[in-house]
Amino acid sequence: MTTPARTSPVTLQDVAAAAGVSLATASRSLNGSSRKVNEEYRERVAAAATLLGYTPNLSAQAVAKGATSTVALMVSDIADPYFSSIAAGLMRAAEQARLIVTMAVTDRDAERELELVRTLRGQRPRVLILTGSRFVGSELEEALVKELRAFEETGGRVVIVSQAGLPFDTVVTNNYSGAKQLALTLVDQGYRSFAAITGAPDLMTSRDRLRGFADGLAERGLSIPSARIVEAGFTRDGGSAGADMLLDRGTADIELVFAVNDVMAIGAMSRFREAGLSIPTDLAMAGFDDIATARDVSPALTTVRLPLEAIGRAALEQALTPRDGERRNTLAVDGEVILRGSTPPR
Amino acid sequence: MTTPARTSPVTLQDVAAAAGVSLATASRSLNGSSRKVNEEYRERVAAAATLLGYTPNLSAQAVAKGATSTVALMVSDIADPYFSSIAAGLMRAAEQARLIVTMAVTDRDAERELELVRTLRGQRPRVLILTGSRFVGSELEEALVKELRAFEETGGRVVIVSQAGLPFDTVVTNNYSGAKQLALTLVDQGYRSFAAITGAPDLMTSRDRLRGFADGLAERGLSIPSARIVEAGFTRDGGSAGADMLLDRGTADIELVFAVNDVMAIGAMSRFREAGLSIPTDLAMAGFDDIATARDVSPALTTVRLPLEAIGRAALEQALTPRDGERRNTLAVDGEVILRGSTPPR
DNA sequence: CTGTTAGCGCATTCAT
DNA sequence: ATGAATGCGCTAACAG
Repeated sequence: MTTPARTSPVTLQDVAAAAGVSLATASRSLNGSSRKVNEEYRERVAAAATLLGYTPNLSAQAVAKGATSTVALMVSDIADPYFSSIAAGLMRAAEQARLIVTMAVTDRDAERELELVRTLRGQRPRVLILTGSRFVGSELEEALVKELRAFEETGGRVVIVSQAGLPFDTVVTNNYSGAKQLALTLVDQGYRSFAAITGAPDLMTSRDRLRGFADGLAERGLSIPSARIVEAGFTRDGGSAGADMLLDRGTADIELVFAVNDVMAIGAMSRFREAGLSIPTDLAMAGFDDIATARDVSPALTTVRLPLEAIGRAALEQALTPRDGERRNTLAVDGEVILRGSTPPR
Repeated sequence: MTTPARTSPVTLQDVAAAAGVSLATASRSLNGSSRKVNEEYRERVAAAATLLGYTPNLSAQAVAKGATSTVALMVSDIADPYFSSIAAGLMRAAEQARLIVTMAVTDRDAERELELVRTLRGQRPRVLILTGSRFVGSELEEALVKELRAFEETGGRVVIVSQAGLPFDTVVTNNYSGAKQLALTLVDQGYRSFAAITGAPDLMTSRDRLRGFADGLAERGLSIPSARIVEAGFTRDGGSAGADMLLDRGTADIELVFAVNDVMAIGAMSRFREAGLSIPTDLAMAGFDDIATARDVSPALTTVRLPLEAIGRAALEQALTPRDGERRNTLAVDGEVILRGSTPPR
């Protein structure tokens, strides 16, 4: 068990020595601001740097400058297309801003989320972005807010994505109005009898969407019988489980099932199909989010399109916009109803 | 445009002062190794730390220790379920190892990839993980290898995921044998006439899968006419474009289309369907990877299952395993053929 | 414009 | 076991 040869990393000092200049000149030449360095020195330093394969030690730069160039991103689950799309948009924006992204997964666990914020704060990121709907009324929320406040007070920026109500800059989606619009559109399509698969009742996103949908129906004098509203996990398997419950209670009188997000809708579709039902003939389906898969299932899924990548981008942009005093910014992005094969006119 | 109140972060110094102990004691007590500190001091320091809301400055720790606790991950596209699943597994493993993950997206651009490696090296991560098949014979490959070598020589670990042939620790999937097995199985199902949608010819993964599939057919005395092998992007839209080409050339004699990955297969299915073809009646389809969506499209997609999350986990585990001299480790994981509705017996 | 010097926050010697 | 002092790699005054 030999140890491979191991050199220590090339430092700025090494570069300076090789170029025959001082540390400061090397620093200014390589990483410092605009040209305040003699062209000849510049070249010599640059040459030495590439020759030696120098890479600035970001940690050292961070301590010296008292600021990093990283943005920390927390998501519920990166394998979920909702989050991975937001992350993709965010990372693209981060790249343009020459920011490095560090990412952590909360697994939808409030406790873990708090812990992660603490850890990530240690990075002294410029920006901390939390995405994923949190649970309303969690006792841990207070601690979380306190932690985030402390982070802000030391010059950090925090942005909350897709959860309103927290005292920070926010990017939210208009879940209520999107779902309402969806309901209205579906009624226009001729649907009259509905069921819904929702997430946990304390999940804000889920609640808003259900409420919006119900209110949309109400505007047309319709409603969802409470026996036809089932709760399940906010995931694909949750959707499948929700479909199961509906199946148990009988789906004969249901024309359309609204799932509060696309992954749930897709899980439900699979389950319904397994049970021998045909979509949309026996049952129409609608979701929310417009993840990429929504157009690839068949029939393609009617949903409310959210510009996921744009949301990620917007979150970072908001974080990079100078704050105006104590003012909190809220960006609300609208969804757009996309009618597809899963809800043919009826 | 006022500036919000802004405190500077709490330092170890502050904690030490508040606890009435020296910097060294505070350091040992909070972050140092085992218990070499008086219990009373320990408590006082801990109390002061939580009271002040102290978070160790990771950058400072990194410069002082000369080592970080981060792992850098590079993926082609985080919105692609293939990568996001690997990332999910990796991040879970990283969490257990108390490692922070920083992530960057190459967008399948070799130049950008090289640039990113340089940037990320600046972080001095413990581990650098590259995932996403690279192009064979790229001129930039030499530079990339050199950069990665230099990183290793300074004590870093590099792991390449899903590309063989690079002189580093590697986690690969047995693309060739998986595809071959798939072909064999499909012939057993009664299929005789095939077409294929592949990625760019210099994309190793794509090549291996096509070769494996063709060799599998050859073992049964079959082959894919070259006119029925189309090249397209390695993405969902690429699959759709590939389907288009096939449609142009006529699909009447084709029984089954093999796409070299699931996202392409799914894109192709959508396109075929738009063109009025019915899957699997008019055309059967098979993919590769077994992304989550594969079982949710309908008909569900026959494919070769790759344990994506496990691969991510394995990559980190490999990186954390002490190296034995100059020896390179290669872990090859097998795929498993999953027959589903898109390829009924015929 | 350049070089010298003093920190940045922390871990870790070295004495005590 | 504890504290004082040194240094990690780098930037930012500070002088020249």
